[in-house]
Amino acid sequence: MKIISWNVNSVRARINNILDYIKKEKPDILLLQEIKTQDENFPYDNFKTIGYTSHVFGQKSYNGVAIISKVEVKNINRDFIKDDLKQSRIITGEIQLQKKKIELVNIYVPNGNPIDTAKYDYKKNWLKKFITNIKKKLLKNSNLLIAGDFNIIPEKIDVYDFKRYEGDALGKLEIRKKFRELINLGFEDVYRLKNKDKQEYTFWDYFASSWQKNYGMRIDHFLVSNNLLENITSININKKPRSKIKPSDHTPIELKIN
DNA sequence: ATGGCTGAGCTACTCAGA
Repeated sequence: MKIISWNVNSVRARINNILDYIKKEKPDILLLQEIKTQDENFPYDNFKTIGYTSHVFGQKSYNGVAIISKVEVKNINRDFIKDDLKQSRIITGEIQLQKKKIELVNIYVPNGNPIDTAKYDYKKNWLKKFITNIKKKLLKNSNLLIAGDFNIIPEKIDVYDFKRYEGDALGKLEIRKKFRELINLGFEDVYRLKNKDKQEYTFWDYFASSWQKNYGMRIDHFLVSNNLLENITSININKKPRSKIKPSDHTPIELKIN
């Protein structure tokens, strides 16, 4: 089974790029973040035409996540954490993989910049609540797959110039510790597990020729619970979509699980 | 490099992103 996570930075502005990508990569499940639209304007029909069902948790203008799937996804939940600002940032659902019932958790973590504002506190509190609820969920189901845009640079190797980001909401130690805390509940950062010393990114800014200069960062992740590790066959960051016309500033990360 | 570039909502300009 192929599961892909992609922050598309507007599903409507990106629809042709996304459809081309699906036709080429044929994911079973596509987890989208930053769809930037409310449910009623989501392009359900475009996905339906090529055989996919859309489960959407939208929001006008900002945020928004969705699960696009060829396989059955049960028990869709849009209330995984209590979000004080009522932002649409998590959608979860269950899939069946042989004997295992897997809980998929698709997230778009708040950015948190600038750090001396309420936005940073919102990110910290959001992550705190998220970790608490993941801990609870693990007690009920040991097969958890968390994917999405974490807005966290886990380690120095995960950004082109760490010094520029160690005071930033994406690279601050306090935030990176939250990522470690999550891992320590019993997860693996699959990309880093399979690529010990490789320096690859999932995001490049639109400005200052960041893409051309490879000034990027790895902030989109797949975390799998230890119980699912034996099922993972590969993980790949696919840079091609970032080089297209009208690209998202993020590129997809592709996981194979059997 | 606290800038510059893109999208949404709206239809001039702000907000948000990372």
